[in-house]
Amino acid sequence: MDEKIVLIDGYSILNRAFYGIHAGMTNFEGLHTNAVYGFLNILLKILDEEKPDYLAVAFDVKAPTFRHRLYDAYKGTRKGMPDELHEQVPVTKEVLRAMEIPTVELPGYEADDILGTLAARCEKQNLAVVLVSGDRDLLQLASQKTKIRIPRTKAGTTTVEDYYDTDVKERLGVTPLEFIDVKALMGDSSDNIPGVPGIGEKTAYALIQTYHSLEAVYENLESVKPERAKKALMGGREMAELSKTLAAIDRDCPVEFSLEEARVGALFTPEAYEIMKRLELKSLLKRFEAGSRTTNSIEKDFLLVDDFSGAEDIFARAMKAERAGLQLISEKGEILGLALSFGKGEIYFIEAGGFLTGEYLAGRTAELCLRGKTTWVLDLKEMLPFLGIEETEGVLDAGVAAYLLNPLKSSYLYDELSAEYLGLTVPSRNDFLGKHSYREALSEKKEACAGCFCYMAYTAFAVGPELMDRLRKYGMEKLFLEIEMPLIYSLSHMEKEGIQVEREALRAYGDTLKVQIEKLEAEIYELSGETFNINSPKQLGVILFEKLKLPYGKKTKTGYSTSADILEKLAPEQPLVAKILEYRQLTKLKSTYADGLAAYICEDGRIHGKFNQTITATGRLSSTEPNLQNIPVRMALGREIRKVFVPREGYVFVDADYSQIELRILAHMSGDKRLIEAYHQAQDIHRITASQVFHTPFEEVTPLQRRNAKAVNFGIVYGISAFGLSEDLSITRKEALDYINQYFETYPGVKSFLDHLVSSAREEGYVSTLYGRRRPVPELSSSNFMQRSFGERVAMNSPIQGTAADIIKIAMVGVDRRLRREGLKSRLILQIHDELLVEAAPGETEQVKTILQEEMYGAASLSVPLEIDMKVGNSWFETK
DNA sequence: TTTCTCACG
DNA sequence: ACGTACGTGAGAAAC
Repeated sequence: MDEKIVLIDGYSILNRAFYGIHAGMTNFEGLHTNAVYGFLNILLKILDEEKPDYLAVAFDVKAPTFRHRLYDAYKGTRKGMPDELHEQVPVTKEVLRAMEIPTVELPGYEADDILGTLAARCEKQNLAVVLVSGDRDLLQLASQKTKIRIPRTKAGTTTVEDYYDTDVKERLGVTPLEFIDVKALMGDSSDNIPGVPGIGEKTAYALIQTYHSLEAVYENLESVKPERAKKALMGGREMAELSKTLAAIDRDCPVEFSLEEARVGALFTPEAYEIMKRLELKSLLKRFEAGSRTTNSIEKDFLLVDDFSGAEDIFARAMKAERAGLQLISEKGEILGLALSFGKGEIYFIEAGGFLTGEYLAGRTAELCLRGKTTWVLDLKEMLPFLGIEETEGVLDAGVAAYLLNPLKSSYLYDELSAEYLGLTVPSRNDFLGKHSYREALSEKKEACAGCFCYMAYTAFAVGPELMDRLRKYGMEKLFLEIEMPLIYSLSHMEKEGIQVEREALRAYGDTLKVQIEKLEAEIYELSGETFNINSPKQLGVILFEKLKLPYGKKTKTGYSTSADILEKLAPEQPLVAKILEYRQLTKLKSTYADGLAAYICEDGRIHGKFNQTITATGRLSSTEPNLQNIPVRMALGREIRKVFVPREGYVFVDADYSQIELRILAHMSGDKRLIEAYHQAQDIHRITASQVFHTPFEEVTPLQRRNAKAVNFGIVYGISAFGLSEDLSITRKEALDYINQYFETYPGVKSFLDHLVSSAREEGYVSTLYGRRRPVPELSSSNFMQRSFGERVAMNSPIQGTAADIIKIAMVGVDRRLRREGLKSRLILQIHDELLVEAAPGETEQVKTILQEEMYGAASLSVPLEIDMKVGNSWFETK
């Protein structure tokens, strides 16, 4: 068996990786890492598949090549590299150095030439050659012994296209050498190789397939067809010959290369491991850890406890600790143990079992929490159902604290907290337990389990002061201690309370839908002349836009868009489309709401959804399992479903929502005199906006003017763009821009406020709410127009949306506390961003209304009043 | 697992 | 030229 060498085109793979799926990823120091990460993923994949004996990476040098001397406009492979990519080049080389993989460079030549030359030399020495590159230029080098591999990332996974010479011939219809001539004819816009003007891809391939070389094409120019191509070729001969020189890879450049140095060695060295840690490339750490298998010294102090007296002793000492970290470990409502730490040498997992019952552990945990000292936990809301404690000073949630410090993370697990705030890389839950449940893992791999849980305890214990320091430094201590921490208890109460849902009525609603859906289904098949899966956008697209040749509005990545806004434009004239829209609506209601919600009704006849506090980028809550924040209300048929959400026997719902809270916040935060005054005057905010922006007396504002003003108001809150507004109102961008300009002329304070948000976000890297909540906006420093524009809109929207979130959180805590402290039986049960739903006990309605009014109104003191709309009803339908 | 679509504020 | 309004979660289909 011949030995094998893998040669990689460094920049082209970096480029591929940079523009791939991980755009924007950075480590904690703000260093962009997505390209390095993608590069290493591809490298590892190739190594796994090829198992080469030799390995090297070629890079271009920033110097003119012979191609630049031949042709001024030549761009080559290093054109316009964005800063975020550029900064990753030295890092990548550092990793390669640490892995003892040689990099090869040669001034005056491109990586392609180096690869071509090395491939030629290696072939001579009877090595099998594998060339890895992101672009197809290298295909001219394919041979029997040289395989070209082109990685492509689609749908998150990287697949590699492989080409030997026969594959090139098969798939492109030309040989590798002929490929050069094709390129000479058609040119290459990315390298700025000119080609022959007037000859495109199709013609170029056809010509070379017929004549096999550029020279032959010109020798037989007379017989070339079509006439258009002949004409083009006549005028472009010089260009074609120049292009061929530019496109041809130099296979004999004077590059120095030692095969022995390229021999694959350890690769996963301790140095490389350290770099992975620094870059926070977590998913790669495991691969690299082989080279530096050092367990953290902390692990030697981990102790698994399963005897009663041992546990008692630990609890006794923990009660005296100034600071403890803990997490009650539970699964499916059952306590499996307690992770507890109160010092570097005091790290325990106390397993439930025998005399150490769940209740006992929960009781002791509650005592610890109430001991009057500091207790950090990883997830308090998860623990509260077992603890039976009320709001307790000194009990602090590390996950929520970390969320405030950076709300953009997707999770706040102990290993991430440890890496970010302690600089300590520890194995994750997945590393310890894989996909096993806690219960399974406890019986099958107890050691790993104890390790995982002890890390939780220690992390909770150790990150606390660090989190608190940073919160203080960033001015978020109050936000954390006075809003977010108390809110945990309110959310826990809401989850425990749940909301009653009439199972039978819900089933009946679903049955009605089913009948209607089946009827529609038949009609749709009838009208379209065949049966197909109406739920499949792909199949539906084929029916509508190919079979029926309806005009398609836009395309998605994978095909025609069949979204409602497209179909609605076709519906008036197409009964089929109208029926499909109706079908969509009905199936949505059935699957997500009728059937979906039914699955969550518990034995107590109530749905206990979760309210998540650490998900959104802006500070809002989110609702899952099920989502109770997106129950239909806009359409009549969907709204019906709210009839099944009912209060307990004898109780009523009191529903209160803030009226236009975001616009009021905008008025306050911008300080725009005219807007503030306007909101003091009128109830109808959109109408007064219309009146002022369109210079029309308030009483004479037309419905259309009001509608337009409303859209502009929404646009302002979303981070205005002419494009977005024009889409929303189906007007031209010019018209939309006119509206926006008129708005800003009317309210110059808003304009300067929004401008200031963007510029300060650019300078500081984050925006803040009225209460100090922060959101980093890394997109603003992107070199990508799209991402940067997104960053600008985020900078405008987040302070507004986030302040609204702050205010309703304050109100929630206030309402929840007062209902309890005033001894009422009424309970807060839902929050829907600007709305609170209370289930009011018999005889308490008036008091509940007062509490809601006072707490919601008093939650913030802005320069415009906070208006609250309130309604009482016997179902969630009636309160709308 | 990702993409599309659609429900809400 | 680029190709979007801000923030979410869930179900079904496609990969």
